[in-house]
Amino acid sequence: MAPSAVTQPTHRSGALLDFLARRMRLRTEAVLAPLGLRPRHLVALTVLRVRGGSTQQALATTLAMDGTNIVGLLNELEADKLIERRRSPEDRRRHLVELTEAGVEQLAKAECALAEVDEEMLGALDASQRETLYNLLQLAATGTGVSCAQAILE
Amino acid sequence: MAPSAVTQPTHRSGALLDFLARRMRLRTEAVLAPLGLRPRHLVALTVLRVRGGSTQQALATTLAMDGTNIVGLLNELEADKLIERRRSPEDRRRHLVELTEAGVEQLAKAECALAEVDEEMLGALDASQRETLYNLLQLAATGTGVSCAQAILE
DNA sequence: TAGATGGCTTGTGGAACACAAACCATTTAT
DNA sequence: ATAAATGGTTTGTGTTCCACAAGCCATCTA
Repeated sequence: MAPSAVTQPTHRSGALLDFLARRMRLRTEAVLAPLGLRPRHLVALTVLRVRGGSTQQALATTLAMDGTNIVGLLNELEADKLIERRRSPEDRRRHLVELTEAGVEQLAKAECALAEVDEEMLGALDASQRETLYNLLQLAATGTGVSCAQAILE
Repeated sequence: MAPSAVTQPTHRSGALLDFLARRMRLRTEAVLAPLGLRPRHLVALTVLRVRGGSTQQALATTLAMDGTNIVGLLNELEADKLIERRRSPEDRRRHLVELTEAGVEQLAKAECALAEVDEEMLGALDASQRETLYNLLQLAATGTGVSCAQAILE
C-alpha cells in the first residue's frame, strides 16, 4: 500500500489543505446557499467573531485580500444586517467592523447547518481527532502572519 | 487562550480550513511559479503519486472537478512531461494517468521548495504538531467521498 | 494649507471553474 | 451487424472570485 517507501523530506500539508478545502467549500456552498451566504461570507463572519472591531485594513491583511474587495464583501454583509460599520472615535476616517446580533445568530445557524458537511468530509475522524484538527488549524491560523501583523498594529 | 468560554455546539473546521488554504495557496503560488507549476498542478501531481494509473473520470471524482477541466489540466502537465496518459488494455477508450519520472522529481522539488511556506504558515506548530496535522488531513482526505467513490469503482 | 490616509466606487482583466455541444474511438447491447 | 452508450477531446459561453488602477470624499497630520 505504501506508494513510496521513502517518504518526502517532511510531509507537506499544503496540497492536502488545498484539496480538502476545495471539497469542503463545494459542499459548504450548497449548504450555505439557502441561508443567503457564500463561503467568503462565512470566513469573514468567523474572523469577525474573534476580531470584532477590526479596521477594514486589518481585515484586508487578515483575509489576505485587497482592500477594495473587502469593501464589497462588507457591503454585502451589511446589506443583510449581519455586520455594522461604526466610525472610530479616535480616527473618524476608520470604520470599526463588528458583527450585529443578527450576524452572530446567522453565523451560529450556519455552523449548525454545516454539521452535515463535517460529517461527510471528516467522517474518517472521530470526535477527538476532529477537535485536535480544529485546534491545530486554529493555532496555525492565529499564530502566523495574521497575529504578526496584528501585533504590529497593537 | 479560549477566545470565548462558551464555544459553538461543535467546532467547525470548514471556515478555518478555507481561511488557511487561501493564505497558503497565495504563498504557494509564488513559490511554485518559478517551477512552472500552479497550485492546481501540485494537487493533481500529489493525488497521482498516490493514485497512479487512475482513469480521468476517477480523477474528476477525486478532484471534484469537471471532466473537461481535467483534460485541460492533464494537457498542461503532459506538455511538461510530468504525467503520461497510457491506454488501458482492458478498455482502450480509457486513459490511465501516471506520473513520469520527471513528474516524481518535479513534485519532490516542489515539496522541497515549499518548506519555507510551511515554515511561514505553520510556524506556530512544532514538528510533532505538524505531523499530526498532516496525518489528520491525510486521514480525512482519503477516508471520505474520495475513497468512497473509489471503493465503488473497484 | 498641503499632503497623507481610510474608505468608497467604478472599471478592467485574469484565473479557475461549470456547463453545453459536437466529435472520435471504442465498447456494449440488441 | 448495427445501434446505443461510454471515455476522452475540443471549443465555445458564462460565472465567480479575485487583483489592480484611477478618481473621489472625508478626515487626520505635518
